[in-house]
Amino acid sequence: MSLFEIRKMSAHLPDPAPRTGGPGSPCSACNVRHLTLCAALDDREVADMSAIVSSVELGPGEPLFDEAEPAKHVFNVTAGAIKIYKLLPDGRRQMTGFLFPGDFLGLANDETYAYSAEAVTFSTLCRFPRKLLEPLLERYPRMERRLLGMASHELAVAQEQMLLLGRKTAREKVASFLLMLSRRAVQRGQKDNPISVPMSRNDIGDFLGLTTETVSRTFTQLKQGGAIALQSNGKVELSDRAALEVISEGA
Amino acid sequence: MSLFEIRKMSAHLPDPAPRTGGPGSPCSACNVRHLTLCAALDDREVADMSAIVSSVELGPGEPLFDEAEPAKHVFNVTAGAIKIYKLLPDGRRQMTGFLFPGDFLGLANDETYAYSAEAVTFSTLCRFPRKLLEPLLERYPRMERRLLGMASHELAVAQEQMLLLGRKTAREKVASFLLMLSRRAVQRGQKDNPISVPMSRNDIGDFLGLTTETVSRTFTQLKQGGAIALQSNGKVELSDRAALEVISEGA
DNA sequence: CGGGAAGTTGAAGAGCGTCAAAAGTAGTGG
DNA sequence: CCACTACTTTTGACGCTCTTCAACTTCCCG
Repeated sequence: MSLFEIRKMSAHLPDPAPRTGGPGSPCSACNVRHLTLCAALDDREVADMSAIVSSVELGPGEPLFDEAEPAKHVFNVTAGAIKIYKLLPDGRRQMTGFLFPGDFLGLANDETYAYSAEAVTFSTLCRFPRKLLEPLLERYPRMERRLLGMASHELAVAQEQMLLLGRKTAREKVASFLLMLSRRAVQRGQKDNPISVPMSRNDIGDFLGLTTETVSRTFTQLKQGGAIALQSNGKVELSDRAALEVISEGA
Repeated sequence: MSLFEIRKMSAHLPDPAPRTGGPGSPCSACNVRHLTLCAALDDREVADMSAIVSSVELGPGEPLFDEAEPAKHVFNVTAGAIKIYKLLPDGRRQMTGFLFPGDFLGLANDETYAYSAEAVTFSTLCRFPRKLLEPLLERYPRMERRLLGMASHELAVAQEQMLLLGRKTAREKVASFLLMLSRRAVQRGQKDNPISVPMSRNDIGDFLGLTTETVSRTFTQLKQGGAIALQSNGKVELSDRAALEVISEGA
């Protein structure tokens, strides 16, 4: 039983390009290997993984799977950005996470996905059939142990997000969000300052429990306060990180 | 690395009374064993657990541990109710869960607890030193596997709670909360209808991202609508479960 | 360049929070 | 057994933050 949606530190190679799981060397060239599930494996063991893995590419907005659909695969993000979310019957949406290279997804406590997943930007992922991966987990306890660590980390992140959703103001939420993106960029080996914010205002709103308009107004407000500066192509400069830190914790 | 806060199905024996982890039979008499970590173990293996377990009793409001404190132990609730929460510097509080018999807690991705834990009612727990438990996990992969399943379940629950916190109205939140308590009571072998609500309005508010007053008003409103009835001693009757279901999903 | 989506800004309104006080409940001791 | 206190819950009045609805602007991508 059971695999997850996970996030963890990542590499800093600019270009991913994963190959399909053929006979050659799919995983051995993986540039985010050291941060994901496979970090627990040696080269011989990675070969076992190669045998069952295949590659998926998604354009912006393309769905990966839907909530309640049979959970046949688990995935590892190798490039791009993925959003995962849950919906209410009337269409209200809550993002439960944004996933970047090195992150793991495909939770299936029962036999169906607990959320929907969709590409934010052009993305590539590697895909494992659950039925084939589970025996490997049994064979390599280190891998299962790693999964447990990743799940543990995910739980802590989820609790932090609950604190944000339940108790922070719009201003605090947006500041926290920007700092989180910055920290995660560093984990992936990117610069911490002009950060890339590839998702739309609407997506951000659905992640923070706000509307598009409130997110936009709050960006404007932070900009006018000198805490951030909006660059072109969706980049944001954290002009005053200390101020953001203070705001995010309840100034 | 890594242990968790977990919840899972439970027994229905009315009286817990766990003994301290002495030489006798501490765990063999455990009445929530089949729903927790130890469900994966046979009698001989449980004996190994007995050797390292001890018992904790807490009165209402007594703390178990605080956020950021070194995570020396993991715990299993055997009786009562525990609340876990995170705080902002100015005192705002977000409950991240209510734990009942059979639930597991003691997350430690790094070496400190990610949240604080405190008794709601008089409670008993069994306590394992992490340093001693981890070798056991290594020895009994079934146990680690079970932990992974429990963590997976916890992640799904956390995501459902994010949807509630970010996108539901006060009315929907309270209806969802009551239904959740009812479902979990059934898992523990209790009746589904007059449910016990041992926590204060303030605690409920901090769980749902609302104030005490709003929770109270919403209870009154649901009562006047005929969906629930408030009994004495903190029991709530779900008079119209179907109506609550509809409300909880966005009527 | 032009058209459609995404983002920004404005004005008005609703839902929930805040402040305050009354009513209920529990525990304590005379 | 009742009185006294302290806390929790409920109810009321008001205000503020965020949402809603709408128009305008900017950014892309063909």
